[in-house]
Amino acid sequence: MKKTGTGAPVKRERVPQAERRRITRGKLLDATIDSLIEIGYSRTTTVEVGERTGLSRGTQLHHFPSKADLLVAAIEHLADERSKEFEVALQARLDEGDDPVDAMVDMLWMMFSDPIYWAVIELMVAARTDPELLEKLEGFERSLGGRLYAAFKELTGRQGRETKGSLEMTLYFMRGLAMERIFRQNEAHYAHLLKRWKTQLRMLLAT
Amino acid sequence: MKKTGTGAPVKRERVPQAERRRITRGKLLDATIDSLIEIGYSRTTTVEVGERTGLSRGTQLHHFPSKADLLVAAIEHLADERSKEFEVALQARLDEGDDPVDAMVDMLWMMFSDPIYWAVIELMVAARTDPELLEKLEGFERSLGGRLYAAFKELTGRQGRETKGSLEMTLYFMRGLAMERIFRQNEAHYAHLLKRWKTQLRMLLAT
DNA sequence: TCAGAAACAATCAGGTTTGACGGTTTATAG
DNA sequence: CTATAAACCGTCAAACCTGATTGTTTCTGA
Repeated sequence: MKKTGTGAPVKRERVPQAERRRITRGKLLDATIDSLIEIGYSRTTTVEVGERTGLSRGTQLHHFPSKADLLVAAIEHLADERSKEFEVALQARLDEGDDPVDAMVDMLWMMFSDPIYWAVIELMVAARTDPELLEKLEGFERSLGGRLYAAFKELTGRQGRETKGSLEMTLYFMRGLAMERIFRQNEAHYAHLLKRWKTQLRMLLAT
Repeated sequence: MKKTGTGAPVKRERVPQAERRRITRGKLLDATIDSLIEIGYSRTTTVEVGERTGLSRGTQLHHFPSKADLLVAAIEHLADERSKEFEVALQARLDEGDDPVDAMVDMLWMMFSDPIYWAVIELMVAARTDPELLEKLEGFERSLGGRLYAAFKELTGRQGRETKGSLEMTLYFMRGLAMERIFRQNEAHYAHLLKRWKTQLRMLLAT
C-alpha cells in the first residue's frame, strides 16, 4: 500500500536524527517522571514507562540500556526543567515591586507544591538506599541549592553563615510542609503557615 | 533419636500458643522495619523479610497472608513502639528542670533522627500512591500528632490555633531536616539549626 | 548514490516476587 | 488421653521485570 514514485509524491517528513533522538528521549524521560508522580518509585518499571510512551521495548533499551540509566537521566531532565523557570518567575515578581521575602517564599512554595516535586521526593527516598542515584541527586540538589542561595543573597543584601542557615531552614520547612500534603490537602492551612513563616524569616534575617 | 520416656526426661519448653504467636509476629514485623530502613521500600520483598527472620515461607504467609497485611501491621507495630517512649523521655527531661522548649525540641529531634524514622518516611512516600497504606498511616500520624499536641499544650501552658500551628511548623521543619540527612551527615550543622529553631519557636509562642 | 550508523521494532530467556497449597508438629480444650 | 485448632514447614505455579538479541527502517556523510 505504499506510494512509491508514481503520482503526487508523499510529502515525507524529513526529521533530522538529532531531533528524533531528542524527542524520543524526551518522551521516555517525561513518561518516567509521570510514572514516578502517579504510581511512585516502587511501581515504576521499565515496562510501565515504555507503555506510557507507546514506543517499543527495543527503542527504549536503545536509548537507555538499563533502568538505572533511565532514572539518572530523568534526574538531569528534572534539573534542567526546574532550575530555569524559578529565576525567571522570581524576577517577574520582583519587577512588580513585591516584597523580596514574600516573593522568595511564594516562589519556593510554588516549586515545592508542584506535582513534579513528588518525583523529586520519590527519587530522594530511593536514593537513600541506592548509591548510584544518590550521587546524581546530590549534584542536582547542590546546584539547585547554589542557585537559590545566590538569588537569596541578592534579594536580601546579606550573606554568610547565618543567612545561608536562614535559607536552609526555609527549605527544610517547605520540604516537610510539602510532604504533609500526602495526608492533608488543606491549601488554606498551608497558606496560613506560609504567612507566619514570612514573618519568622524576616526576624531570622534581622538577627 | 528421640528420647521418650526412659532416662532423664528431655525438659521440653512448653510455650503457650499465644506467646509463640506474639513472638513470631514480632520477628516478622521487626524484620520488615529493618528491611525498610536498610534497603528501602522498593526492595523490601516478602522473601527478603522471610530470610531475615529465618522462618519458613509457610509460617510467614500463615501470619500475614499478603504483603499488604505485613506492611499494615508493621505500621501499627511502629506506632506502638514509638509513641510510648516519647512521653516518658520528655517527662524525664522536664523533671531535671530543663527548659520546656529546649526539652521539646530536643526530644522531637531524637525521634526524627532515629533510624526508625527512615522506615516511617519509606512508608509515607509509598502511602502517597497506595490508598490502603495511606489509611493506616493517617491513623498513625493523627494519633501521634494528638499526643504531641497534648504534651505541647501542657508544656507551654497555651493552646489554640496559633499554638497548634507553632507545633506543626516545628514538626514540618524537623521532617525536612531529617530528610536532609540523606545527603549530608553533618550533625553539628543540624545542632546549630536546631538551636536557632528554639529561639524562633519561643518567638512564635510569644505572639 | 551508497555504505554505515543510528533509530526503531519485536521476541525471548533468566531471574524474582507473590501467594497458593498440602503436609507436619505443637498446644489446648474436653 | 484424644480430637481439634493453630503454628509451622517446604515446594510450586503464575505473573512480572529486566536486559539481551536479532531484524527492520530511516538518516547522514562520503
